[in-house]
Amino acid sequence: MLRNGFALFLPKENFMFEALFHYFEEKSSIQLTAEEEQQIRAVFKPKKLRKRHYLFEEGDICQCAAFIVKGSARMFSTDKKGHEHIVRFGIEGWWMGDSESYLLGLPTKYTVEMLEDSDVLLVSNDDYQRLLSTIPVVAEATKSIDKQSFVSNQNRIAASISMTAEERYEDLIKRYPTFIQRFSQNMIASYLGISPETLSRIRSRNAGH
Amino acid sequence: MLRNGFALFLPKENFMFEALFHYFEEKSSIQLTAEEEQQIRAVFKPKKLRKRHYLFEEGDICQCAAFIVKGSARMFSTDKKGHEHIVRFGIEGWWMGDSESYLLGLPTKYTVEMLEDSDVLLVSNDDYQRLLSTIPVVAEATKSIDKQSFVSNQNRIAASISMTAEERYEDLIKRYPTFIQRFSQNMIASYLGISPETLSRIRSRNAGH
DNA sequence: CGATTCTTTGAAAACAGTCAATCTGTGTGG
DNA sequence: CCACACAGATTGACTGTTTTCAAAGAATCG
Repeated sequence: MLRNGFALFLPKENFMFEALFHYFEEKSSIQLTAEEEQQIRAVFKPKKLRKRHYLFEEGDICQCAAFIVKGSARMFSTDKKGHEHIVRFGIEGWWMGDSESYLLGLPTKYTVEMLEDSDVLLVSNDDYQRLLSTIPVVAEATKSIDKQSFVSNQNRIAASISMTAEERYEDLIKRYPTFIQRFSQNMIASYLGISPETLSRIRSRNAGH
Repeated sequence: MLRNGFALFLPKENFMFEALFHYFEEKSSIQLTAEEEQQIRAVFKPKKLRKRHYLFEEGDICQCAAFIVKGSARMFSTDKKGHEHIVRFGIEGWWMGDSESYLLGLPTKYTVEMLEDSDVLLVSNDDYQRLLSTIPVVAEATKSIDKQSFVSNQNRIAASISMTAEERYEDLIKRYPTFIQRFSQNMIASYLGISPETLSRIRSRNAGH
């Protein structure tokens, strides 16, 4: 059962769209019509990105957001001393982009690097705004995503001022257990705002429990 | 020039609503109609809160958000050791509330304490959702507020993992210069996630420049 | 297998936290 | 108007934690 004629010519990309449709329907609890699916296909551009490649780089003005169908990425800033600090990770079913840059038209302070060979769907901010105002599923899903990300940002801020490095690490394990298997300790340390050595010592200290 | 008949009977509260209308119009760049103003008046409840009084307390399930017309507040969490950590401040034209609690119906982890005698306008989440779907000005203003708060949360997270205490303090002075005059150093330190002594030493170190 | 990257460990230095004492400014009541 | 109390800010000495630098030990990949 194919959802439309294009699938005959683009079987691989079709599988990517299916992931996106499923995502929108799950987040909104509403079904997409064939017509709506077509509108979405028209604006999302499938792209394969190899490990270590950049989605965008510090200084770019981001016009696009990327939906990760497969793979993972890190978004980081680089300070004056050249040290990188991971602001957030992205995995399947997550979005990567810098809203500050594409909402305000400013050059981004961040770089997004793929951590595995990945499949993403790119969409421009303008196109997404149009979908949002015409497709209720997209509007609902977006509301739900915005809520979630607001809450998780709020919690991350609270964690950063009220918890020790050790507590933040425990908290991360609880919230995102897959991160620990999937990302190197260097990356986890960078995400927590501590040095890799400190993270290593926290882990060995807590090995007994 | 009075905007409607109620003003004759509620001169003080009217002034509070004027502040709210002005705020919505400024954030959305659209004018409110008399009809819309009436709908807004119907759901926002003016309230005076004295210094040191609580808007809500840890454990409450927040049904309301508060728009600050005059005064200021701090929102803080209390850790296991009984130490308070300020998550955010509120001043005139800002909102106070815990979205996590009122969006998800969970008891809040935060307490909001007024730092001065204050005038606020309370609105329930349900009422606000209704305004949002019927009044374009409110919808636009809310979008713009959400954007801004998303960006500022993002920046705060980046600051907390990539900057030293000293840099975070400099950053705060740049972003919110009024905070330094308005809030005690104990509070600023709590907001930055450092001890009051450390903040005092940072300040004296930097007094030369 | 060699090369590279990631992790662990050690020791010293830098940094922030705690506790206690002092200093400053404010406002109150005598 | 002064004395006092109180809260906030500063300073010093000490403690504990984290960073840094360096080196050695795993793990991974071509």
